[in-house]
Amino acid sequence: MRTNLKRVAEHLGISVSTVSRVVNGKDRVSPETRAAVLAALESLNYQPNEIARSLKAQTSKAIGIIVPDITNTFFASVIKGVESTTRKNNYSAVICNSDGDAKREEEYLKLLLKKQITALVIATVSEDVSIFKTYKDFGIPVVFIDNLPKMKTKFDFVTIDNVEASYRLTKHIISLGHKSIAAISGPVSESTGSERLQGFKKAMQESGLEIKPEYFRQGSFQLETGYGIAKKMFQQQESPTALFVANNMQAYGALHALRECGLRVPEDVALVCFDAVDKTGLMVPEMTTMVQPAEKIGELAGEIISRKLSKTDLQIYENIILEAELKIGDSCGCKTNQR
Amino acid sequence: MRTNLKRVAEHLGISVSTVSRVVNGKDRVSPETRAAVLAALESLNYQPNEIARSLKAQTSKAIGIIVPDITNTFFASVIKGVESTTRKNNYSAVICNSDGDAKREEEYLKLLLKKQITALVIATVSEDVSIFKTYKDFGIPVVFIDNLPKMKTKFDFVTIDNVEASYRLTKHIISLGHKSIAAISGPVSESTGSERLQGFKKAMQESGLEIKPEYFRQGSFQLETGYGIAKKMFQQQESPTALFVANNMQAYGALHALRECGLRVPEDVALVCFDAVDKTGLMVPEMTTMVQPAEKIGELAGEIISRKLSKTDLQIYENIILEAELKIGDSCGCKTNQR
DNA sequence: TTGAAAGCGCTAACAT
DNA sequence: ATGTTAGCGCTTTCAA
Repeated sequence: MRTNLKRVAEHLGISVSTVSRVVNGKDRVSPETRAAVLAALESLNYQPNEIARSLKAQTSKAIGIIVPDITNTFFASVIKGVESTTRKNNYSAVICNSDGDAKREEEYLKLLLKKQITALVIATVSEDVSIFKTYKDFGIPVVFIDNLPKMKTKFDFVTIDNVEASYRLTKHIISLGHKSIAAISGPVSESTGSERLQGFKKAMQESGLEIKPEYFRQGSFQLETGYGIAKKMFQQQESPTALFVANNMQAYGALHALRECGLRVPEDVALVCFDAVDKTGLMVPEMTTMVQPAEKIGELAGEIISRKLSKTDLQIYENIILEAELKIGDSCGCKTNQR
Repeated sequence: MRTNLKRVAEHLGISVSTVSRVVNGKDRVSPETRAAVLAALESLNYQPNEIARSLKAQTSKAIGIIVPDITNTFFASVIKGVESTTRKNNYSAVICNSDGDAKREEEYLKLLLKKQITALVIATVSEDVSIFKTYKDFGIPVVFIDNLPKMKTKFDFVTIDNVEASYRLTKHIISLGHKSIAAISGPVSESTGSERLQGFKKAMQESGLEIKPEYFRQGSFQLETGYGIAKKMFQQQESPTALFVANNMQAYGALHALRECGLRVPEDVALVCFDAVDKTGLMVPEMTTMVQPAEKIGELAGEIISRKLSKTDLQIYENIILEAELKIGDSCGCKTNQR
């Protein structure tokens, strides 16, 4: 049986309010009473009901986090970062897997709204931003990470400059002398997808390189998609000498496809992508990849939330754009052969 | 501003209870009233306050999940499994990272208790089981996964037979002809640690093989630990020909150490471990590893919870022991050289 | 210093 | 079919 304030009060023959004051460490309680209450609290194993507190306080001390895939190391790290900053304030993290599906994301957005979460961190995959207006109306801070929403109004976010990062990554392959460069892009409905594509195109254009239609495909940010696209693309007689891939999962899939086509990376095809960080350090080839500082992104998102919650003015928006790091591995071939 | 039942009711000039009935799809409401209410709900953008509902219902529709490390693919997959089964019932998942630290685990256990979670899934790293008694007293189902608690009383769990799995894994190396086998064990304070060690010992003993003290070390289930232990162990003149490692992270670290010692896997040292599943399929060497069906474990834990919550008798415990799969990779050397 | 009481938003038993 | 009301556990204002 759960002990509540009333039971403790009855047990001691005093009022609930006095017990509440002790529980919350307020003054206006005599030392003797306090001692007695503290003892009773202990012996009855009292645990404050946070739900009741939340109802009273009109906030739940819970941070919602929605990501496309918790098993993707990038998102797992982001979550870890958010959690590590918010746990200090006794916030709990409610994690949701949207599976990259806008409909499921929306379901979760509604659910979290009802659950009265205090704030939200989200890597959105949806093109419909209407529900974020509701969050705003309800005074719930939302911090966007990774993917940004197609919103006209201002909003908080922590991300990288995807166009620049993608441009830099593409320039890197071009600098290695590649002329025939293929690309697997993410969904352009997602900002990371479209911006990375944009950066890629910009770099290609600037170098006077052509993007051949048969060497360009778009698809979901998943391993299977990367595999499928690469398989078709590289079964053709003539192959491009380099492949740009918009995220980690697609790249892993693409690599398998390349191998199945008898192509070596980087000897036959140079490969670069985003966020292919390998904690284990055992992946071969080590990927040349543009890296978002995942845990840092999570931590900063958590900090933004803390600040917003302590401020009265929710209308001040923080836009943090972190530097992405170009991690040179073996997949691009620049370590081995200088063309 | 948030709309509540009262505001909707006032807006329509009817009572809260009628509005509540419509919201909950109950009968005893005339079609006309229902239609009017539905329209108002929509136009006022009403979202039921789940906190209030939870207080009333004395349960929060939230499942707590505590794991040592969310970025470990094994736990990430477990979480995914739990989430996928529980989301169907509109439960949300509150995720906590204990970081393998018993103190932090306990903090979270207390926090979740106060948050009135409906049920808990946990991979415990603590030796103190007293708080689980509180959960029991409060009628909150707890399903243990991976690591089991040192409890005298019955409890629900989904796991594998670690002794057997470890025995089988060890037998596999022995069958390859190795005589000098080293081991890196997890903390024996954790059941996975002690049971895997037990299985290892049993297999060694049965084959009349000696476990040399200098070839045996214990440590935390982390990459750095595996690295540190292996580094010392293999710097010695004479090296064992095989290494048994109790989990994935330790194994990744150990592999790096071996390489730094100029030892090749599997040629110089055969390596086997637990849960080194590589979604990307790019890890080299592909690990020979005993695999817990992570996502399945999560799903089953979710199902146990569903059953417990629909049953009146919480005292019926489900103990699910799944089959671990021996995944043969390259790290043990059996594919290449038959000794 | 302590207590009584209102109220957070909701549901449900009971009354009409 | 609809409304009134109590109460979930808590905090806090106000009164004593």
